[in-house]
Amino acid sequence: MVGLREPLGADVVKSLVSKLRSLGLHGKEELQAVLCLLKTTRVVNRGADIVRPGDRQKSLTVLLAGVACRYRMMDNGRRQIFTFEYPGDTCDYHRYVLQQRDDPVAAVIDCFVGVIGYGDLERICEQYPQVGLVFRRAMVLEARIFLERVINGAHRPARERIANILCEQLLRLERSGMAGDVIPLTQVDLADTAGLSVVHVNRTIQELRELGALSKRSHSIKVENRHKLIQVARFDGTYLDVGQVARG
Amino acid sequence: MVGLREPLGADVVKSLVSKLRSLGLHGKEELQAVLCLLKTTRVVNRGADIVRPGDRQKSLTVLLAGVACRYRMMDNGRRQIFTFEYPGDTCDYHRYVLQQRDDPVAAVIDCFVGVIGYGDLERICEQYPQVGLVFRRAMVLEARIFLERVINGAHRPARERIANILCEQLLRLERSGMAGDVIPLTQVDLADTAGLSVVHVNRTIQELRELGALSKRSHSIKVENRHKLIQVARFDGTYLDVGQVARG
DNA sequence: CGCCTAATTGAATTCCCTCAAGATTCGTGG
DNA sequence: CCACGAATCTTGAGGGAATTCAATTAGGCG
Repeated sequence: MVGLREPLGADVVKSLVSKLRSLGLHGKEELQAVLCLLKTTRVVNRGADIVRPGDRQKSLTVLLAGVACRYRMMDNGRRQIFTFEYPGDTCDYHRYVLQQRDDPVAAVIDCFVGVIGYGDLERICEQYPQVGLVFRRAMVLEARIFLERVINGAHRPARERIANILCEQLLRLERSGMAGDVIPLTQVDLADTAGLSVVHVNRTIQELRELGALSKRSHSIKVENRHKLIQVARFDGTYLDVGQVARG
Repeated sequence: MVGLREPLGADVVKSLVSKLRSLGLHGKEELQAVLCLLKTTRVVNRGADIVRPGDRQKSLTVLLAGVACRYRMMDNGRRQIFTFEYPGDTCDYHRYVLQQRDDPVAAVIDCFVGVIGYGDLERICEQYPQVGLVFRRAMVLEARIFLERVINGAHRPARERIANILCEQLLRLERSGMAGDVIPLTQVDLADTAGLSVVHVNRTIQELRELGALSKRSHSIKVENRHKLIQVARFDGTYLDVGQVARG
């Protein structure tokens, strides 16, 4: 992980800026204001929790580098992953809105996170209403991803389901500025997201490799033929688009 | 449907007031202000769409009586229901936030809806920040329901799954002021929510009847033993709670 | 070089689906 | 008030997709 040493370096906040821009925050003044509030930054190692479900919290957590996942441990010991988070995404806006216990977020690979105090956030939203709007938009986009997960679980066969998840992650990786065709998830992560057994995920991955969608090189999920993957998934990524951001 | 004739009668807005209160809007002035903005009200018959996914919209739709569902038609002809809506719930806040095509909402039973113009809404949120906060809280609560649906689809067997959905609806029915132990959904509705075939839903319902959770009386889903149903579902309804509403 | 995690393979089983037909209830109009 | 049609619900049988259990192989890191 290069560049994680210097907190608030230009390369680190770049993802956040790009995310805010895509959500319709264009004013340099507003952008600068948000960045200035980004306080204590820290590294979270793969596997560790970035935010824990505890009740009291005084600041919003923002992912600046890496990949994280919002998940829940079921009482049968299984883990359900709801969504992945990429640089620029907030990890716990829900808890900010509804001061209450919420699901934990864990680092899927080594992560770098920043923090914005609730007080600062309130003040900036008051001063620049556009900022609050941007967070609301991000929340709607997240909700849409949840809906996609519902559809996935309900009526798509395993191959399409896995392919869909991979398509989404590929797109979001790219948009967050993490170029590359390797999706940094384990088959266990995928199984916990798709609600399938690891065994079946493995077989499905092999099918996708046979179809030429994924690289045959084992021990990593590498997209070989992006178009093929989208086709197998019957993927329509419009739910990830912000569209015309005029007002709200 | 009694009382649907007189628009904005006290009994009709009662559900909305109770919902707003539960979300932390206590000031009489704010409450009154919201109610005053409730404009054209209308009846939507069972089966008809309350909001269509079209792009342009100038007002927020609020359900005042009845039960509705947010759904999507899949290209294989199947319908996926994401969530049900009860009196006091807004139908299309997502579209207000992110000016973009969104999923339709249909009346599950005869409904009565009201409308608040976007302009009015903006003004009132500016004047009373607490009002905007309340809508954000409602959105977080809705997102939690989506997550519950993801979990349902992923790793719960049919009986638990159906029972869970029924528990949620029972609780929300009660909280919206619609007393009674009959859940006004067809088995088709349930199948479209749970992502199961109608046939299997039917068999599962019969299991729940055998277990004493549901009334044996056919052609309606009537809760016979609430405790038993919760037990079978292993239902934990805390995701529907607002909790301490102090700030946000 | 060895340990630990992740990936892979096989076999038996279970849950749920599809297809197909029949029964019940309800609304509607004669 | 009854008859009819349309939903909705119910029941049976056979098949397929994904699960569980169990064991093996491969890579990455110290």
